[in-house]
Amino acid sequence: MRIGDLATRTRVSVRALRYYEEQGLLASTRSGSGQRVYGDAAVNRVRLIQQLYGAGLSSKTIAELLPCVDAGVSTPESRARLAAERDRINAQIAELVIARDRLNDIIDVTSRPNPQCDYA
Amino acid sequence: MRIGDLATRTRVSVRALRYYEEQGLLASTRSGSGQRVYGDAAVNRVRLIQQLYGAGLSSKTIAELLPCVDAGVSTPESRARLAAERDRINAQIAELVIARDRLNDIIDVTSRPNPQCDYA
DNA sequence: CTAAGACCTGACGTTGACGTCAGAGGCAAG
DNA sequence: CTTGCCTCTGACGTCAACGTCAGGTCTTAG
Repeated sequence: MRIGDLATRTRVSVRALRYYEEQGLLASTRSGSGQRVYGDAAVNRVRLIQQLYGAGLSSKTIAELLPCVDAGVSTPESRARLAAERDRINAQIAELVIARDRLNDIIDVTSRPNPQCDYA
Repeated sequence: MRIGDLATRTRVSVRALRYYEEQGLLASTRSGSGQRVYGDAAVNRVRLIQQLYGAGLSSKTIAELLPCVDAGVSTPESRARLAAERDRINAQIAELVIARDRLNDIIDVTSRPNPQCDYA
C-alpha cells in the first residue's frame, strides 16, 4: 500500500508517517519512481508507535526500543530501559488518578446548591 | 515570602512562578520596591497548578477553572468543562494502562532466555 | 492524452512551558 | 559603603511532533 492508504487506515497524517520514517521508527520500501510502499504489518507498527507516543515516550526512546521488539530479544540495558519506562508510566497513572480525584473534589464542592457556608 | 522561597518550597523554578502569574494562575502582592510577596497559601496553590499541569491541562484551561475553586462555585458551563477534563483524564489513564501492559508484554517476550522459536 | 489527485523533497511555521541572558535595581551583613 | 545574592522586566532561545507551503513528479480514470 502507499502512504495515503496507510494514513487512512491508521488515521495518522501523511506528514506524521514520513516523520516516523525520518526518526527511524517506520521502514518502507520504494517503488521505481521513489514512492513509499508498505506491507500490511505497517498498520500494526504505526499503532504500536502511536501507543508508545501516547504513553509519553519520545521518538528517540522509541527508536531505541523498537529493534528489541523486532528482534524479539533485549539486552540487559534495554530491558532496564523498558522497565524504567514502565515504572514512569505507572507513576504517571498514579499522578493522573490523583489529579482526577482532585478534579472530582472540585466538581463536588463547587456544585453544592446550598453551600450553607458552615466552613467559612 | 519572596519568590525564591516559594520556588524552594515548591521545587518549581522562579521562572515558572513568574510564568504562572503571567498566565493569571498565581497572584502576588508587591513590596514597595516591586518585589513579589506571597502568603503561605501560595504553596498549595502552586501544588494544585502542578497537579493540573501534570494531568495535561493547559494554562488557559487552568486559568478558566481556578476561579471556580477560589469562589467555591461553578457555573453549568464550567462544571461541564471540569467533567470533560475528568473524562479526558480517565481516557488517558486507560490509554496508559494499555501502553504499560504492552510494554510489559515486550519485556516478557524479549526476556525469554530460550525462545525455542516454535512460533516462527 | 490530459487533468485530477497522490506523492516526492526540502524548508519554514507552530505551540506551550518554560530556560537563559542582559542590564538594572534592592537588601542584609560586615 | 561595598560586596554578594536576590529580584525585576523584557526578550530571545528551546524542543518535539508535527502542520503547511512551494515546486516538481507520478499515476490513473476517462
